[in-house]
Amino acid sequence: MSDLFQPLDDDPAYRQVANAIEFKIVGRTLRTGDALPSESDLARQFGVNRSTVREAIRELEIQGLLGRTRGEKRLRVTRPQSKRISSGVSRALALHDVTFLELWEAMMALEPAAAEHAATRRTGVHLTLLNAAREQFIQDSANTPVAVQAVVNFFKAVAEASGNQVIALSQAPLNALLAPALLELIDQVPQARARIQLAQQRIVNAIKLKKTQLARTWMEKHIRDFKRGHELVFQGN
Amino acid sequence: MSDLFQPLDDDPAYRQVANAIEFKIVGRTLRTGDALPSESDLARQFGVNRSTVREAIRELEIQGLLGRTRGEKRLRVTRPQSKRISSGVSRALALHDVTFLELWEAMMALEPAAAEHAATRRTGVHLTLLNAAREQFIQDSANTPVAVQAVVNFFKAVAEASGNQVIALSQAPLNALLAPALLELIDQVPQARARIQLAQQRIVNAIKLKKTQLARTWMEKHIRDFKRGHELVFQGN
DNA sequence: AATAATAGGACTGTCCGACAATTGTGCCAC
DNA sequence: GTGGCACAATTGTCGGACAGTCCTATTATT
Repeated sequence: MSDLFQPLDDDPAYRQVANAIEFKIVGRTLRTGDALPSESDLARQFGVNRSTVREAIRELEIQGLLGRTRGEKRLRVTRPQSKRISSGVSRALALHDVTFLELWEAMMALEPAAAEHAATRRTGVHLTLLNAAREQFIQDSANTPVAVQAVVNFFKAVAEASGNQVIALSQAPLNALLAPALLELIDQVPQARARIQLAQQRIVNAIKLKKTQLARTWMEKHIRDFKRGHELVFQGN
Repeated sequence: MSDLFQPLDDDPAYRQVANAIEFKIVGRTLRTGDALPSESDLARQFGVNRSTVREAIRELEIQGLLGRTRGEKRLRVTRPQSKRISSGVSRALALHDVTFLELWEAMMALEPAAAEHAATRRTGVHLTLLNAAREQFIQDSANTPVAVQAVVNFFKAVAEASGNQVIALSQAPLNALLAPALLELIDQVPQARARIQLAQQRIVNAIKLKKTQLARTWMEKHIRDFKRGHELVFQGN
């Protein structure tokens, strides 16, 4: 079973300081927007050296719990932005050598759901963003990297339009993984550009008309297409 | 449109150092398991002070790119473990005040997919884990916190059995959010325990028999039940 | 009076040097 | 080869220091 004793964790001071501050933030004692005391002040309060405090706040800054707006000196409490979070997750996934199939299955689970909810909850702003991504793809489809970015932006826009932060945050890391795969696919499959363009149009239209099932279905077909394209690129494997 | 000039980013030294090291890790120049040079050595190489290096490696340590096994002094390159990643994401979500509905929709997207793939790819080990979680729930269903943990373990086991790291890593943060919601639900809905137990049994059975569609369906019903239970608890809203 | 310039004060980013505690290592005895 | 021991290397933490930048209140200017 389990050991009789837990290894006693004698965390270094910088970690304890970090935990203490994190506790206050998560417990909302320190609220979003509040400015953190100065480093020297914290050092005094915790009774540790300023260097130690700095290592601690570095942790929280990385996790997105603390941040500062450009050109501002003092740190304030912030809510982790999806961008910061998702980049960490996608890097983790990249380091774990995820396969295209794994990515595809995850997209197949999330994107149609996102599209469905987007069709229910999208606002005018969302439609604008969706169309912007779609038009970017049409405009720059010759420039492959830009086109890939446009596809990613499209998925991001759908996820945001879903009005569901959990889905959006779960979906975000997938985009970073999708980009490199798409880069090859889009160049090596002749019909890819036309199919993507058509799919996006159908999806946006369904979302616009609030046809939830249709949005889901078109999105499913769209994602399925990626797999077909990928198989074409790697035919024989 | 966009501004003519980007704000020039004059990243502080510790961030540049962190990026430089991260680059080597992601680019596999530094490979998993390799020991990092000592702090003093890094300071010399980068031409900065050791304190600066320390702030930099703190970043990477937090992100799970560096770590050390208990009682080891030197840092080594590690691959981010899902536990570390997911805790960050769930905290972010918690700070964003996600609603039960958002969580539920995300589960509704991910868990049935996980169950379906689990039915295809599960190994004997996975079945053992699934049954362990199931039995824990049966055994300790009177002890609410333990029961909740057992439910979480069950979902985790399904996600792992799916053989899809992306789905597993996307699903992990949801568990931390599910727990508190479940804590109330399980106590206030009389039939909750029996229904969860039955659902788990059906799901495990389908996974065991490799009935993919059945696994998905039972999981869907299982998740739907959570929503019904939640509505019972908050009836009137 | 309204606005612009300026002088301090407060902080952050970075550096230097230091020391105890702990871990890694090479050498020696057995 | 194994165990043990002394010594080197390394980390965690501390104190102090200083330049550059931001904030603020005061002073000078129109």
